[in-house]
Amino acid sequence: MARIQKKQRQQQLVEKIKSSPFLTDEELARLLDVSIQTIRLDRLELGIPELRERTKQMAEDAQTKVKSISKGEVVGELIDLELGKSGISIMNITPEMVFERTQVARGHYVFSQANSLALAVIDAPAAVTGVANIKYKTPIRVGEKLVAKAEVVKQRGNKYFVWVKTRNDVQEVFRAKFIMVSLD
Amino acid sequence: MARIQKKQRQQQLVEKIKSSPFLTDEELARLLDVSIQTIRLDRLELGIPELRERTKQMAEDAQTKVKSISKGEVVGELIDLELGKSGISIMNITPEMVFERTQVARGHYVFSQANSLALAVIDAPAAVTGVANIKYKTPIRVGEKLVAKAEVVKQRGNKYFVWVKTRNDVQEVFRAKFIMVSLD
DNA sequence: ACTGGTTCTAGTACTTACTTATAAAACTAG
DNA sequence: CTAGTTTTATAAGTAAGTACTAGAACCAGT
Repeated sequence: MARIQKKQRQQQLVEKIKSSPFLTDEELARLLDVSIQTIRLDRLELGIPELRERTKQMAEDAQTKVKSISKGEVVGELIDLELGKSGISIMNITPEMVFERTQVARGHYVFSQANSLALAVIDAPAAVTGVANIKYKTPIRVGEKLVAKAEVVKQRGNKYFVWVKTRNDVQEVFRAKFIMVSLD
Repeated sequence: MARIQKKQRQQQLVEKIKSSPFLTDEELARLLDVSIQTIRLDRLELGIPELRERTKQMAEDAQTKVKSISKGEVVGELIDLELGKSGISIMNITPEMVFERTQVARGHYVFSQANSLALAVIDAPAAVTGVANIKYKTPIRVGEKLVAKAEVVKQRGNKYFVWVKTRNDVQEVFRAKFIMVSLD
């Protein structure tokens, strides 16, 4: 009986901490109706760190996450660039980028990769997107690696005409024509 | 002299904590070459909470942020929706959405708002973007509030033709035509 | 040169949320 | 009923503080 009790309690402990990670041992003890020492023993056995460590961990994780998002001036990884001519970028479709239900990538991620590549490839200090013509050819799934190739096909005044073609391993999945406008 | 010293030091303190928020008072004292008590006095004056509070705050913020991001199947806030007909969404341009240098919004955020609204408005269980025709009319700056209106103009088989027009307070800033394709 | 006010440093007592260790109590099972 | 497991209790120690008091340094003006 006691053996089951213990397993059950530890299970509950794990769940409680997962659902609300800011509980102290004292609060947990009250919730599970055991002594603080039991909680501490359980934490030790289960390898769950103390409240402060948990909190710190979460804060640190958050920091690195925020950084990697705000770093994203360019969506995707730029692997080749000839300013004013062409460029290539790679992006992996991660689980955050897809619709939960269908596991198909949201269109704007693919667009974002192409758009920021188009922006990177033109030789101008500051520019905005003016016009875009876009075609999605096939649905894109989680785990796929997209390679986008951009080419500057024409330049007239402050307008740059850029074509971007995106492939997965198998075929072309997306293509776009951008007109980028450089600012003064 | 001493008065300037103090102001300067407190300035430095604020910056140090901002850039690496996991410093203890002791470490800060060493870095700024004053006693721990001075650091504590400064923190008190500046209303900066202790390390543990800061850590906790960050962890809590992160929790709610993760939630609100994962909620974001729709970019922008959906404020009106008539399935199969029309929809309206609002999005505020925050500092994370603009280029640091020019303070102009990155095109893909505006696209994302329009694209996810187009997706929301069509009456289909699952769909992807097929084609998009996009025009950015003016640069968009930080702080602006964008109102996007979508309208389903035609439906043929599993293809939906959706027009989206986005305005700020003053004028139309963006317009797009989407062909959305519903999946079986 | 002395005095007064600001700024900085030092020291003590107390707090929270623990850890480590040791021991006793309670339960439970053969 | 006794041995083993599980739980609780007690004590001492830790990190990173708060709150408070008091003294030292400095510097500025008269």
